[in-house]
Amino acid sequence: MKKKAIVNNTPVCQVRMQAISDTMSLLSGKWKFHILGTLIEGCKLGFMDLLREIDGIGSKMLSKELQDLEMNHLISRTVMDTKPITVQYAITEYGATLTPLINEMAKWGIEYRQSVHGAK
Amino acid sequence: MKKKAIVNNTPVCQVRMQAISDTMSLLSGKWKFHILGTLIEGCKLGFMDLLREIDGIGSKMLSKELQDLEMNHLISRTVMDTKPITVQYAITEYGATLTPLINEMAKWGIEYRQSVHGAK
DNA sequence: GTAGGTGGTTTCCTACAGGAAAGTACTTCC
DNA sequence: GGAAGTACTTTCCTGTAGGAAACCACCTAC
Repeated sequence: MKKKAIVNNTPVCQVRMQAISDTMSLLSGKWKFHILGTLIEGCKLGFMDLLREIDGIGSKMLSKELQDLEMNHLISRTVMDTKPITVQYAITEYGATLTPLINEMAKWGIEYRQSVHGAK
Repeated sequence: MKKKAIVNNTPVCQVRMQAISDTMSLLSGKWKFHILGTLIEGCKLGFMDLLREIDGIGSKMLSKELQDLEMNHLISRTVMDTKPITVQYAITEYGATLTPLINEMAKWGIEYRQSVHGAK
């Protein structure tokens, strides 16, 4: 009947784990980081711009992912009153708070590449 | 025939995007961050410990994810010569370099929760 | 011998992610 | 009138992620 002490059910841990799950579920899927990264670099872009920028994505995926991101207030969608109607997607102030996370991720990925190619 | 300038095909961008894809593919799936987070907190843990710590995971998933992480040198697997044979999983030095990334992610998730509950 | 603990693997199943291609609607250019 | 561009949506299909449950092997305590 002796049960090992559970190390991980302290409140601080539960909150951290929950927070990571939240973040991951908002950014789940193959394309969200690409879209956000592109919008952070490019500022304002149209649907077709994104379709061309992001290598390999299809219109269905792009449409769905943009809706997801807009729903979570990470990007904004603005219909422009131009001759052939255009839509501009841009990162929101809130979405921009992801920049350090994206930078960390890019930095780690670059270092990983180097260590695999160099040390292995 | 006029084509809009592509903003995203500068070498630095391509490398960043590739790096993000690399990182995401190593950490893909529902459980990798949970496992890494738990091992960073708990130091050395056995299979059954992890099964109990990580709420909801099944033995198949845990086994598979541990193999993935070990293959990428993010965790170590040590068979202990104890009475009933036990295995210890621990984070490697290399896996520990993910700590800032995991911290960023947890931090962002916590802030997201607060902003949704508070401001909305 | 049998119940219970360790550390898994294997089988089977389902749901969702994601891709290709076509369709919709509206506009402008020629 | 028709091609071409913008911005999507819809349909159809496939592959894989991931869960439940059973099974294997080995050891110890009773």
